[in-house]
Amino acid sequence: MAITAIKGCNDILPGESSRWHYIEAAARRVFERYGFSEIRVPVMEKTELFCRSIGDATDIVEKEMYSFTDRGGTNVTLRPEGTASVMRALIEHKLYAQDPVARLYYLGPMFRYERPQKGRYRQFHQIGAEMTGVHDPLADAQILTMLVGFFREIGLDEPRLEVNSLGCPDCRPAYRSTLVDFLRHRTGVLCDDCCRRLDSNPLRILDCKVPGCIESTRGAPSVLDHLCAGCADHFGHVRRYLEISATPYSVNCRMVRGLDYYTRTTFEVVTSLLGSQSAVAAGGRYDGLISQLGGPSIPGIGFAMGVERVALLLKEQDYSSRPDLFMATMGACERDAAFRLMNELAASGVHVEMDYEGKSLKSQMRRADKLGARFSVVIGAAELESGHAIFKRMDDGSTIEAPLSAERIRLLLR
RNA sequence: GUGGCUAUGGUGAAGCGGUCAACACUUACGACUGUGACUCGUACAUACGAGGGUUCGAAUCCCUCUAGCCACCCCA
Repeated sequence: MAITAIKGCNDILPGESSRWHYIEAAARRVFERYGFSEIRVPVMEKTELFCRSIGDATDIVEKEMYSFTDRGGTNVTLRPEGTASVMRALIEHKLYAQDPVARLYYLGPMFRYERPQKGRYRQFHQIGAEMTGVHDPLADAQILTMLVGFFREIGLDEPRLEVNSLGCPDCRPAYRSTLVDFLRHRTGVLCDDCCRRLDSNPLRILDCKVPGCIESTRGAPSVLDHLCAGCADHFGHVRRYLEISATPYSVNCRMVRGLDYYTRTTFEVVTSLLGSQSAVAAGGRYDGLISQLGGPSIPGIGFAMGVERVALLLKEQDYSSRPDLFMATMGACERDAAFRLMNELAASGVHVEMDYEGKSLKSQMRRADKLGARFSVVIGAAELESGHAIFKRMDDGSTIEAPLSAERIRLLLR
């Protein structure tokens, strides 16, 4: 039996990689337009980084990390998300000292030991962005408009933006106990999971999909009614900025986050087209994270999107480039000439194809058609002799005669 | 970690105990020894996820394992 890939780790084959390029290029374009720069961080970090940032009691840290001890005895982990590494780098290189406002984006593989299913894999890919150093809700709004801008850029309007505020360490505990008090009276109708969550993560009950739980939480107190003055004001401004920028959104006061470091604004870009994985992108504000990791007390906000999930939403169209010209050759001498021409053209930015193995003219033309070449040209003894050839436009069959020089061909193809 | 479903060639798939494992696509070559798309012809699974078993005989029945998918959990 031949060796196969590890469960949940996928190959991105040529037919699909063009779609990935399309997504990645759009993200870079949009993010840089908003002043963000790429940061590249290792895929491996000391395990402690994730325990301290994501939270010891979260599912990710408790049971989903790929952790091991390396040969030097260091406890390392394949990153399950990107924010922790980026913040670690920010602190380590004191990026905040050069510019109090850091705007960074990253992309690459993440690893989580989960049972694979639609839109969820063990090695998956995220594109994320982080902005640190700004308390003002304008930062939140900027991150959100950029995220929405990205989805517009790639031509997707189905995903909807949902926002919420989770409060801060000052007001969240109070809300949490208010919620628990409310739910205590209804433990009979809550599902088993939710009864368990009552202690571990009561906010999560609001997001349960079991009909009984949805019913029993109908009149539950909303976080938004229990925000402290500061958080309420902040959230109000975020909403105002979204309205000013004409960014469509809805408030979902039941949205919760799986990572511990979020404060105040949280958001998700959701879709109903991905089976049970509704979140295409998600993020929020993390004002305490940087100091928690040993850095200065500066705020931050960011998001990550799942590339696989975005790719799933994109139509099955082909994003790969089509050849500009296919050169069919009749013999060995002609192949020599075509080969020289092909390299000259490629060097000047033209996508040219030719046959490599002396196939029949018919096969060569079939291949030109299959590759979707815009033009084809047949090069034989007569063409070499005269230095001119007939170029055929493949979509309508029309022809045009032109000299066989890289310079002239480039003009013709333009 | 739990549950359900499925496993036939490069792909999508017929086949439901008995001649050489349909058909379609893809690929290769050809139908005028210099021109594609349509059409036509020819070729392409010592093989039915792996290993056992039942049977005169199994891709077809039984068992085990493995893998994939989807869902739960959780999440991007």
